[in-house]
Amino acid sequence: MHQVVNDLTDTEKRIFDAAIVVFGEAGRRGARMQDIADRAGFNKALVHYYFRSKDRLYEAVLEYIFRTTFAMIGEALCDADDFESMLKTFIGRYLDLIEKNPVLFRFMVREITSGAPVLRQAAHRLAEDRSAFPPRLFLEKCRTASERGEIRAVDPVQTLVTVFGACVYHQFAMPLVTILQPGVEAHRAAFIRKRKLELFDLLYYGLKPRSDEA
Amino acid sequence: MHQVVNDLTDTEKRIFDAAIVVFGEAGRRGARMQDIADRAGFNKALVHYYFRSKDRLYEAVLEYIFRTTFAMIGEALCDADDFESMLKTFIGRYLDLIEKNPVLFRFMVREITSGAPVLRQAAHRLAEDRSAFPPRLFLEKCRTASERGEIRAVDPVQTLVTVFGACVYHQFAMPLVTILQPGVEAHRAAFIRKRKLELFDLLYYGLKPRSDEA
DNA sequence: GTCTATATCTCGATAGAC
DNA sequence: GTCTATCGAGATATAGAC
Repeated sequence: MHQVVNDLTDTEKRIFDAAIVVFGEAGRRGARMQDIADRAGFNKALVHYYFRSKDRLYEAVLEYIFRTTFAMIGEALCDADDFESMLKTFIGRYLDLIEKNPVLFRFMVREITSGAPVLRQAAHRLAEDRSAFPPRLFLEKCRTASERGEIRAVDPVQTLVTVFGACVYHQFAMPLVTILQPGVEAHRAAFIRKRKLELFDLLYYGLKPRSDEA
Repeated sequence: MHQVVNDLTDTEKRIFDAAIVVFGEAGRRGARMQDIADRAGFNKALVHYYFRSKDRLYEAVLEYIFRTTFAMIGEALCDADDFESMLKTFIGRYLDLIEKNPVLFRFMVREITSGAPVLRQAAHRLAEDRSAFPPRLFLEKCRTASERGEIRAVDPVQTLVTVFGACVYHQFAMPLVTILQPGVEAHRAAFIRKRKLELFDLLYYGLKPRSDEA
């Protein structure tokens, strides 16, 4: 249907973009077709004309969001040779990605929190194509690094969860941090810069082979 | 109002419990009074009779959730002397807590993702009482451990975000993991057991003083 | 393709019987 | 205290003019 966003006409695209913002802010149910129309600069009826129903529109948007996000995460992973630099660039790019596209993040969180029915379906399709499904790509890189002795013999899936999660926590925890340190919002860029270093440090030294076996 | 849940009658409690589940699954806006009434086994009108409006009910539930969750996290933190065992028991208990109360988790995620307006207010109150606000408690334990040389001279706030986040992310990532390893749901207990070890290992060795300075 | 006007529906909330 | 019935706001969706 609207899976290939390139095929969209100009009007369609304006509506679609508006829908991304509105759904992102208010959620599936909270979003109003009126708001989407307003933001796009058209009438409500036109939104229905192009996308038939709110549900169809939402699912089109969601599919697009997943596709885009996965593609971006995939890019963050691809071009690196050794595990150390792979990890470092991945962390850097992933954090930047989230920082620049908070809407994507909120979409993912919302969808996953409500059981991720759409993601499950879409992902089964995506998962078949290794290169389009970053988690699988990361798993392979992790296994290779383990075999080469670049990192310890860790469970790749556990490591995947740990690393991907680590890149996301702060976004999620920010309201709490704001309570503890009222100033942080103003120095957000500094916080993110520091976080990148902190994360790489913790993860890499947690994963790399140890001299002392405890 | 309904802040003290012990005061609730039997009927009230059934409604309240139903509300927790329904709001947890569908979110503030997505939840329907009809669904809450159905789940409680009463009529819609009765829900209004006890809780006046959907908003009031939601806020009562939210306040209760925060109170309970913070209390539980606080308990997971309290009784430990050195940082190592503190971290280990904290991870263990926190993961168990989330495992047994997935609803609490979803509430927190949803509320925080939407900017956590209610949390901000409530937390300012809570933050004053150190013992009722686990994040602050953790910060102190972290600082003390740093000073004593039990762990490196890390930024306490960054560490807080890392540790708290680490204990939560698997829940969030589970749909993705299911796609990668279709079997996991069946062996969830084993996954969680493994995760506790994995996390403690990674975090502790990432935080403790190093012999080799890189 | 885009608009105005309106029909249809969902859902929170209330009235009133019991 | 609990129910049935219903109102009314607000939102989705459609009809039909241009």
